[in-house]
Amino acid sequence: MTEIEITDVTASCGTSLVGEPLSEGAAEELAHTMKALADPTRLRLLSMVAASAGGEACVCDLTEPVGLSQPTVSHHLKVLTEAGFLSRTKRGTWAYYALVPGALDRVSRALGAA
Amino acid sequence: MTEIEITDVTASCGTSLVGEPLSEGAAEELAHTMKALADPTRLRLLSMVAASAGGEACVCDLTEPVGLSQPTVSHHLKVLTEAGFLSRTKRGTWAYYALVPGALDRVSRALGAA
DNA sequence: TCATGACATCGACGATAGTCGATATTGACA
DNA sequence: TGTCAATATCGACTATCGTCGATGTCATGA
Repeated sequence: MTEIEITDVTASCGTSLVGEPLSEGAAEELAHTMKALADPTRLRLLSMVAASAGGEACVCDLTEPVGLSQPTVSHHLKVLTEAGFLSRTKRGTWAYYALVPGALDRVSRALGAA
Repeated sequence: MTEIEITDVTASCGTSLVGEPLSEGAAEELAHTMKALADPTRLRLLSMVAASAGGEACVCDLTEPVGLSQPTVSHHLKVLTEAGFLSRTKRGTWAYYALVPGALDRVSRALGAA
């Protein structure tokens, strides 16, 4: 296991791009968070989870629509989870992913939105 | 010159992550925009430009603070400019970069912020 | 207990991105 | 015209990322 560092999106709470110059550390954290969103597949997965009935979806529901292999989808969901955008709940054999409330809003605010 | 494609941030206006599932094209565009922000150096450059007197800064002002070579800084500024976050104005030998008003806000809204 | 199905992890590969030094370009000025 | 300074572009190298097939893990159910 290689150092799971959950640079949670909550870490970038309070920092704002347009206020004063970002410190090296704050920039690193925010960039790490943004990197999780800087992939078309992950953006689609995120929106598909958000649009799912009950606000959650399992891997098997997402694999076919995005047209990628199961390991790849599982990898992307892990990235989104470690970045603090998704939560994972295991019920039986299935793993259900759901949006973490407020996670995207925190990024919005970090970008300097009013 | 290799295909300058200015996937301007204005392109992702109107699309929202949390509404309905993102189309493949919309996800690609938004990811391209986010990718420009998913680098610590570029985030620092963006915030430094925003915090500069007069709202603009030249390359020579930014090179030393970020601790990277001039070509590298120039490269990052180009990425930010092509993504629609910065504007470039050349006066004499100097190139002044400034924030494009509303560019960051559009990304905020695309993320689903109210 | 064994087989099956859902998901995670591993190892590898090609593609892309960040960085640099060297060089080209352009404007200012003597 | 020639030199100098600020910036952009080029080519190369390294690191990281997205993707896959193969395999491991674990819960279900016959």
